[in-house]
Amino acid sequence: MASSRPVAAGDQVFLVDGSSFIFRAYFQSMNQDSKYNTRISDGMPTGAVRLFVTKLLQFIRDGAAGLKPTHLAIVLDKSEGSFRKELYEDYKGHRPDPPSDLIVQMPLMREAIRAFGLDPIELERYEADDLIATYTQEAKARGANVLIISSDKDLMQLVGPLVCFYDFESGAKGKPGYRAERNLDEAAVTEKWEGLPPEKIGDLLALMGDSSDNVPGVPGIGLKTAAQLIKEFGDLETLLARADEIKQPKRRETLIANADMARLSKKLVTLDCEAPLPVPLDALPVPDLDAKSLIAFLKAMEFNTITRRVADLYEVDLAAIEPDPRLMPGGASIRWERLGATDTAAEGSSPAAPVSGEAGPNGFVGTPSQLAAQRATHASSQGFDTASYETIMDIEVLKSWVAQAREQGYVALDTATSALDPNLADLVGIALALKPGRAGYVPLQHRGDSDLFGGGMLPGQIPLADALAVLKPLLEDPSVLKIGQDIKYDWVILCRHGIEVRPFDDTMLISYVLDAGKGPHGMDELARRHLGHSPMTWAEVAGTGKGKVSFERVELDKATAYAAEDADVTLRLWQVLKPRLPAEGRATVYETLERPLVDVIGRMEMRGISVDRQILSRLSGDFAQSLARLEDEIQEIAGEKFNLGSPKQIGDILFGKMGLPGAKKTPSGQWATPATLLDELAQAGHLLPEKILEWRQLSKLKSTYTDSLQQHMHPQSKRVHTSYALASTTTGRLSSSEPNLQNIPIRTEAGRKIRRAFVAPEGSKIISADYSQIELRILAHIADIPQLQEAFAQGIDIHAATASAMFGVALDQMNPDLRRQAKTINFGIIYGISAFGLAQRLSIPHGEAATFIKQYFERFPGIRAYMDDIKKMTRENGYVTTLFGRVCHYPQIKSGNPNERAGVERQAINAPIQGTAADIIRRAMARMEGALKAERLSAKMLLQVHDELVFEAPDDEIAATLPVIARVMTDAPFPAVALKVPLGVDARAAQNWDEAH
DNA sequence: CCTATCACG
DNA sequence: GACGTACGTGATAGGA
Repeated sequence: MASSRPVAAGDQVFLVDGSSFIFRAYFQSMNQDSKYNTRISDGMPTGAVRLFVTKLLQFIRDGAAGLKPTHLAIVLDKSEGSFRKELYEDYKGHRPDPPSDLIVQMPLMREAIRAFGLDPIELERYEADDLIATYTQEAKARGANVLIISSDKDLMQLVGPLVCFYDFESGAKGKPGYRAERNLDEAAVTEKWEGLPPEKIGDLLALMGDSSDNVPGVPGIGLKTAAQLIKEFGDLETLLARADEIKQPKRRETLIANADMARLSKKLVTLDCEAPLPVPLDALPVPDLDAKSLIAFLKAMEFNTITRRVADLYEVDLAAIEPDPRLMPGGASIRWERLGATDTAAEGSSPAAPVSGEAGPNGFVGTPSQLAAQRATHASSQGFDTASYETIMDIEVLKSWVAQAREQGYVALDTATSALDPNLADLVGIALALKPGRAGYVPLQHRGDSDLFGGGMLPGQIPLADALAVLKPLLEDPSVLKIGQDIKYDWVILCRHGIEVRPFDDTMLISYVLDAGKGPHGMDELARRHLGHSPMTWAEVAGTGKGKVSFERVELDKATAYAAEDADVTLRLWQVLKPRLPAEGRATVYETLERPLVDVIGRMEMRGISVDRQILSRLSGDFAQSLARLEDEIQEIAGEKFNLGSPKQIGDILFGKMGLPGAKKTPSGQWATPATLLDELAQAGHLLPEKILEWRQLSKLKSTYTDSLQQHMHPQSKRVHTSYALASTTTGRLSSSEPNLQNIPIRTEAGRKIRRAFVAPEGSKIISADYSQIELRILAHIADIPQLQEAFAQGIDIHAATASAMFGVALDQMNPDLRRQAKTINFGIIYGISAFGLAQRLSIPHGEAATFIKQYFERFPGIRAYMDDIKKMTRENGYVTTLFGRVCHYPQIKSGNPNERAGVERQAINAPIQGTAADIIRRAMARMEGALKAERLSAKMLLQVHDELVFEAPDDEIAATLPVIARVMTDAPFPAVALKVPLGVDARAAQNWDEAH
């Protein structure tokens, strides 16, 4: 930088602590959508650079804290050999290396600074703090104002009449731990440090230490004590000299014993104001921004939005500026290669478990020619061009598409339907894609929009039956792979037309296996992530609000553009994703835990479960009566009418009007009225909360279950058909919706009445089979806890056994309360326990809960080791795996927010346990049909509730069926995994679900 | 559309 | 020393 302008009184010098600035940018980037964090064309991490540049541009143009800089320095730390390290070996010694994806961005940060016409300022042996201190002194001496921009509290020492401190934004808006930017003057700094002025901060830090830099300080002395001592004695030296005057004996002794440590700490935290400056202060004027060099940089980084903004701001022609060639993908100044694929197969080369009794059509993986075709077409994939999509109205043309699909051995497909529920929807058309960009749509049941003709079928479409007759051989051809996105939907639709699609691949499930935890697996999201393309949205096709039409009314060209594109996108996604399965060692997970479930669950959804409408409507009536009665009573007690469904109004009455204790606000500032709190109030003898609780319970049961379930009964089958999502959880569990049949009440008597409405038809029974304590068994295996393994092996009550080990009470002397506490602790461990949470749940003091946890860890040391291993693995790899090799990614582990990180750690601790249980029941489901068929049993699987399977079976087969089901479930882990604990399964049959459970 | 609450494992 | 506090879901109602 050539320019120079002397700093004088009234000037404004900005001194930016570049390292902390960059770290903040990095951690903030980890909180944002990951699609902003890598350069599209080569995957290089650039998220931190993007935020850094954005913020720097803002500083230069708009200033900060209402001030605009005349001079600006971005000061960095040289990586090695600070003089402090020579003083104290452990200085910053415990700091982990910066994350690797930040390290690769550091050279780009320096490039970014230069692109703004600035020079990064750094000096061997000195830290950024010392250079900032020295610049500050010099600027003060000239009478200029200084703004120090940093998050490092050491630098607050420099604040004074001319010098302010500016701590920029941290965390993400709306998330816990968010801090807005703030500007600290001398008064604010004094307030922050317990009333002591900035020049005393060094003494304070010398006493209290600084954990972030590993400055030792004096043990047992924190901010409060340090401040009190300095106030009393004036400064550190005086304090140490007169330490024998301190009244508290313990404190006196530690201070005397650690006086040298305090003096050393003082040296470490004291800033060197006489560092040799690599660039003189006068050489730091804010340069005139050279938009061309900045844009060349931004273009190379592919920051399109910022690039356009800069071009607008500085009125330059974007097209005239080339991206900086040194920084472009593969450029001379870039050290970045895509990370190589690693094989992390859990089951290794051992043969996968046979998945269904027979080899099955879905043993298909892809012939060599298919895979070759896949690679070849991928290399030549072209852009999305709606114009080249074909509307297929001629059966001969359809036949030629079918022939080509058979020829190449694979085809992507997407069915277009009239509704979202595959059990209700009509087939409206089918889209096929053969190659990227080559896709067609076969309209089958589109209707005209003219009401005059009753919206009859549009002319010219291939008759449904004719088209299906041509398609069926293709869709059932074992040598042609059918590729779909969420293909269970298409499978069910086509199954209802007598076509059993096989074999198939599902891009959604492939994505789920590879990237669970990285984001949703819907087509739009995957297209954006992997193809950089946003497909046409449903709203664009069907419209919104009043003008919304169902797909059968969409014009054919629009329908073609939409449906053919979906098939095209699906094919391209398959080309990107499928090769990653073997490359990343996840093929076995996909083949044993995902693909086999598609048709198994498809059949469960089609079967539905029989529900007795009479029982439900009678219950609805009963609940309505009780609710009305309660409403009256509550109004009587409260003395006014109000909406019982509104927590806000309940809070106003209980805490505002009646002044009951325990009032708390939710994060959004409303009254919090959770059941636990109302229950406490009820226990204390208050009638109103008790009545409200009762009202809430019944109201929930009525609206969510007895009313809603009736709405969900299928008009023809008269049964309830849920929909299972195979790829919606991070851990591998299924989820159920519309209606959710995985949360049917069971814990209360009123709730259980609802379960009784789930019945078996005349002549058959409901069978419920559930794993007993499966997650605790998995914990006992994974964390390798001999006592728990032993207890399971002997069939001892596991919570009692835990209580016995922890509290030293013999099993035959066990009291129910100790057992209950042990049970809570057992679950707490699975979920990543905290003393606070345990204390709250057991209503015991915090300290007591902490002791329990400590005891648990001492009795079962494997738990500690397991938790530490998981945390380490998550930090190092960003993911954890189940026993069967399913991956759960936790990118948020790198969050800058310690609370959020702790939350992610708890998730990561739970995931292998919950996920392994999910894998096991998936394996059981995949094998169940084959096993029943082999025994000539006609039981049908209807529902899955995480650790439970529900069946319907003829009365005369029950006795033979129960042991088969139990055996398949018990043996599900074999042969892939040999658990060190037996799995227990309880299976029972009855006329309804409540009695079977 | 978001928040609070509550049903399940 | 503060901060927030057990994991995974989906449905409903109120309120902006």
